[in-house]
Amino acid sequence: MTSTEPVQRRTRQRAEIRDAVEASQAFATSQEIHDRLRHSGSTVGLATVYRALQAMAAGGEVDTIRTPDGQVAYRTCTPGHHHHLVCRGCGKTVEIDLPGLESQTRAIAREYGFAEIDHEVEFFGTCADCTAG
Amino acid sequence: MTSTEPVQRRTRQRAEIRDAVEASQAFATSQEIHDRLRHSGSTVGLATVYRALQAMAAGGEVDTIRTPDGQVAYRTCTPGHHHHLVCRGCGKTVEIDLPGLESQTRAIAREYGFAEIDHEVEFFGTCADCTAG
DNA sequence: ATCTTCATGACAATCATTCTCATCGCGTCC
DNA sequence: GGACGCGATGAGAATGATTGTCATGAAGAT
Repeated sequence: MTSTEPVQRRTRQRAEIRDAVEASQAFATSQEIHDRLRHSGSTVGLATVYRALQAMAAGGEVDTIRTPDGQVAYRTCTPGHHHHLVCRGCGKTVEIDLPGLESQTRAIAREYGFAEIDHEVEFFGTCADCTAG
Repeated sequence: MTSTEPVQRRTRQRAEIRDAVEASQAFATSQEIHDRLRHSGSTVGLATVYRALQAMAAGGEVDTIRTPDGQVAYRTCTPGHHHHLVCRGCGKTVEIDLPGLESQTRAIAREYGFAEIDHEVEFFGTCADCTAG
């Protein structure tokens, strides 16, 4: 496993972006992160935010989901495999575990002769606060 | 429950679109359906295909998924709740059942105080044919 | 300090999807 | 068998997220 990946340089921008994602409890899109950074005085470019978040996602540093309307959103999560329960109102996210799903997935793969199965499992709901408000 | 929905008219275009979706075993995007129809001599407009498929999806006549690269794809499926195992290569789709997932979902909702939970659960893999080829 | 190379930022380009609007043609009522 | 009202259509423009381009900047190694 000779990593041919070029080294990721540490830049001011990436640090700012990383901080911004970590500061959020909810999933945020590249555009949202960019907005926040700009509003707090940063000069990062939008393309840079897109590139950095993609790189971080590829490196497993952040999780990604696709919002119901199709946008990609990022969030710093707990390491290890898990799924998400996301509030449609405020975006608040809870990490959840789905015991049994992995083995069911493997069984299904075997049954139908599919290989390299990947799953996309997310839950969207309305949290107590948003239901009340 | 006074249905305020306007009546859906039967038009040549909708019939063509419906036939095209039904003819496909795989999920297909609006653009793909439009291409097929054009190639077989139809004159339907792209916007019409988008509108018709959306309406059919809203009416529960077809299932939709979001492909890994973000496009929306449609397919005529078996009635009743189920999930999909889609081949990344040829798009071949198998409908699968996930016993236990619904009750797990309800339990999770209760635990975290979320309401109106919706789930997005799809599997992507490579089918035997595509692995071989 | 220098040099190599990846990173950045402004902006253009893509691409899926939606909107606009003039026109068409279902479904219906006479 | 018309005439009519209104949803449906189609062409093209508009939108909006994401990606590409390219000249310049600045990490990290020497």
